[in-house]
Amino acid sequence: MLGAAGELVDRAHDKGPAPQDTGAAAPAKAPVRASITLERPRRAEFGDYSTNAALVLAPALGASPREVALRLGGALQERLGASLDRFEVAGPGFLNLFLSDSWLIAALGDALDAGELFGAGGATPAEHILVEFVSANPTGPVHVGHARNAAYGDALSRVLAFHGHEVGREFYVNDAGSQVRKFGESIRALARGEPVPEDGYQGAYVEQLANQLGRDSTDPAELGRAAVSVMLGEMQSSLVAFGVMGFDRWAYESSLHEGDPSPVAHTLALLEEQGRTYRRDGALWLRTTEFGDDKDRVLVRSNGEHTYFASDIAYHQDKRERGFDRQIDVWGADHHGYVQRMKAAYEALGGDREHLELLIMQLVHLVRAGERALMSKRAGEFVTLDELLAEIGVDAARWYLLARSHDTTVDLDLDLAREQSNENPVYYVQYAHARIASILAKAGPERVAAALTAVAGSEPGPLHAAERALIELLLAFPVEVAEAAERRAPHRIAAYALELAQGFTAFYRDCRVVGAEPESVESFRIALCVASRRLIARSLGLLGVSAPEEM
RNA sequence: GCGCCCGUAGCUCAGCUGGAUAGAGCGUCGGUCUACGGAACCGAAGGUCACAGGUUCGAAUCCUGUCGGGCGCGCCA
Repeated sequence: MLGAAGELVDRAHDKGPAPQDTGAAAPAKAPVRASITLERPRRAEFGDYSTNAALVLAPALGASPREVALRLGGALQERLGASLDRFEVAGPGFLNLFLSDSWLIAALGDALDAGELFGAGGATPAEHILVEFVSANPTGPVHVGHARNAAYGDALSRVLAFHGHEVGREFYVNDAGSQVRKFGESIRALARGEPVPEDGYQGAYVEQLANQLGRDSTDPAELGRAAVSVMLGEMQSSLVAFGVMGFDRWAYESSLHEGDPSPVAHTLALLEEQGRTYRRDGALWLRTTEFGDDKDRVLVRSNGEHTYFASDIAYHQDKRERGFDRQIDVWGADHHGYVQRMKAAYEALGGDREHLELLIMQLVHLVRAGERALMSKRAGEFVTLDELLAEIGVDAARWYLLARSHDTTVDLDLDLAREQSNENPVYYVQYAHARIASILAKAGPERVAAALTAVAGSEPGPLHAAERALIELLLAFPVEVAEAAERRAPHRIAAYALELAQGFTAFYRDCRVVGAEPESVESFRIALCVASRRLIARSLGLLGVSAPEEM
């Protein structure tokens, strides 16, 4: 049906005035087409689906919106026949469609037939996408800021993959540069009972490292490397505990400096060949200003050392050479000033800047006693991922961090989170899942299997309003996934999951499943349970949240 | 000073590639009540969508400005 309506909208539009032969008129079509929507209205009286097509097309067709809506509705009625119960023209010219029960039942049957693949795929074009996320400095534990990044990057990867993209997942390890030495110096100082150097690293974990490694070596660089290795192991286990699906690769910054030519040397050579670099004050610069940056950036310092930027460019070039059409980097808010230069460098290397998406995660603010508290790494003051998990558990933590858009600063009050974790909506969703599992168990596997084969062509009689509402919610799933994927917005899946759980609960309240008479009704409702259960589980799965059978 | 993000109900946040009476969870108040799982359900109170202009048939949504908050502006990583 939706396809039919979409086609009609297209056709109606094509019937409009022929595009003028001016260069300016031709591209006007796209925005018009894009502004036509087919949506599920909030209010039942506005129908099962509603479109603003007539409002958008009226000016081009030279008729009033209501008149256009009437014509469009008539055409749809003719085409859809009994599937469309009726249509109404409302307000300024909305076309509201009321679908028949038989159409909804058939659509549910199709959804069930699609099985676990319902809502999967559909990405056009399907791309080879690399998602780089977390990439926390290995000089400290994973804190809640990283946790948000991890949850987001992980969920986004799952959503993109489900939508049909081929997704690679990487963690970039900053294991080169002065910070590692500084890390080593801090550890050595603590091991010797000396004060930690200025802007060094502090905190209980550093002392622990000092106890663990301090006697092995006196070389700060070596000590730093050993400590990084320990930290990486801990990060990895924290992330695994948090349900972050494995990374396909841990990309080491240090490895970008190895080999002949090293990836960094290779990339610098490319940039030089393109004439994008120059020497000044003894340093090698990249003309990022040619690609929209505020000022040019140093690649090789006058002392001969590469900047972090040089490594990062080489890393992105490496990813491109490995065949990814698109790169998504999930960065912390403190990196937003870095976006322009990275995009500039990417373009300087011949990449399309639109294919490099640098997504900025806004901060997680810690709140104590109603006041914002700062997370200072230097002072070793932060809530770690491990602590968060110990307080509220994986599912509540993931939900808390994923239910919000990535570009909103979120407040995290640990005390409040702990107190309210039992009220976390994630449990409501999980409860609905467990309840369905229980209902289906009561019906028994044979009964469920029989019910599923009976859906197509079944006539359970007039549908209850709650059944209709639930079916429409289930049918919306593919669109929700597509939106979440295209807008890089996994939080929409959380909103959908909650809505679905509420829709199911309303159905459960109003419609008896096991024991419903006649048998065709019971069958249909069992099938509805199966579909609901699958999609709740799928939605939770995309968020990396468990879908328990019982709780 | 410049740049990016944000400002929606008491709290935490959706909605923001423009649509019809702005939503959810929590909290508050009042009900339902032994259910195929009550971690439930129903109802109510609660909003000048920071403010001011502009574009539009229509603006929480787009544009400009102001105010407020956050984060950045290194030959650091």
